[in-house]
Amino acid sequence: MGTQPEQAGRRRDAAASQRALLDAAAKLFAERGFDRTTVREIAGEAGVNQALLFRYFGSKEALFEAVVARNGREQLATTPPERLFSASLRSMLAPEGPRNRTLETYLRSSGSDGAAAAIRQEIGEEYARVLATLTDAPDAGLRADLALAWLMGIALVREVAGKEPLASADPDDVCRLVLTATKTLLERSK
Amino acid sequence: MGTQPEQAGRRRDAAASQRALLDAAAKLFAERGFDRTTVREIAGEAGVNQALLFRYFGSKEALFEAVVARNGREQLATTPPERLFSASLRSMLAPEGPRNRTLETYLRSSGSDGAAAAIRQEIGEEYARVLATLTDAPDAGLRADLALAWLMGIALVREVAGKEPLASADPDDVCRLVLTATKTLLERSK
DNA sequence: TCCGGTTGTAAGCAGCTGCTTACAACGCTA
DNA sequence: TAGCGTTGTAAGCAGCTGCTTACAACCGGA
Repeated sequence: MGTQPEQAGRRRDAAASQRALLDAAAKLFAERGFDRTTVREIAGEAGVNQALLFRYFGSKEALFEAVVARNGREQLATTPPERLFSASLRSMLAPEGPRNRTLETYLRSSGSDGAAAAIRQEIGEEYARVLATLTDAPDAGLRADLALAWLMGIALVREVAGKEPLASADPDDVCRLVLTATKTLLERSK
Repeated sequence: MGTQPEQAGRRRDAAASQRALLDAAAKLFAERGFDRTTVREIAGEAGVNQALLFRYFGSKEALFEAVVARNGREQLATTPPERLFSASLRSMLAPEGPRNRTLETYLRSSGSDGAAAAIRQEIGEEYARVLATLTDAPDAGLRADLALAWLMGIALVREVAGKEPLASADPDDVCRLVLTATKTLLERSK
């Protein structure tokens, strides 16, 4: 160790602590779900005292909301509707890189209630609303829900259950099969 | 109260206590998932002292295994393969009656690990193995996984998330849409 | 009637949970 | 440099968790 104060540059940096907590929480919630992640684990992963978690976010549930709010709407906001389904599918299947783990978080926390459940529902609504614009069938809402359900189911079987052969299947193969099958579901009568 | 010993017929009935525990656990695990269900709740719902839960089943996790083992393979064993997909779908969509809540239990407990995860995986394998017999495509296993994923996704969106319009959609409509779409997925080249 | 194993019960244990509090270290401003 | 709000920290609280233990009630067979 040098003579410098141990962490060059930033000590006493509230914004950095909040970011570290959000990042750590996002990772752990995606891996373990809401219930099985403890505030002590989050603070430990963030390298931050756990009391700060409550100072900055108020409660574990509020932190969960903040995480989902930050990451959840990202893809939704940056992807044009006609590509949302395949983009979500591909992002979910991507073997590496900063894939969006919102669905995983959603799934692993599906037992939780309270505010966490509310925000989960809200994001689901937004996804479905966008997907529903892809077809002009009279039951567009139902069709969108079914498409969303398939996305979530694939995420569940692949990421949470880790079931083979789906878990290590080629993303291209999965996309081809799914997109072919959903042609009858999400299409315009042109 | 009469002069009778409070519960006419059966006191000191180990088999009945075990059955009551299994029934109560099946209900609560399906409603709340493994983590959010406590042994005290199970014993309370069963009208049984919680120490008996450990005497008869050893641990909360072993009880979970017993529940899934009892209910999980029921439908699998009694349904011919070519009807398994639509039967599971319909059983899941059935608005009332003794529908099979295995998928719900599975979903709400998807954060759990250990032995619970192992038995979950095992049942998933069995479902997929049966579904894979429905097509002669070379990637039958992958196709079966995708079909299973859709089943689970629909259960998730409908039962756990309670998302409309899917949650209260007509089972016939759902079946029609899903079975049409999966035609390309599970078919024989005849 | 007495015995011995089975069934049911109350109480409690250690460990973990989310959350709070009291306080020290810091660094900006006057 | 003195004051003061912000940031970081250690310790602890009450409540709940899965699980155990010690013991009373019961009942069939001797």
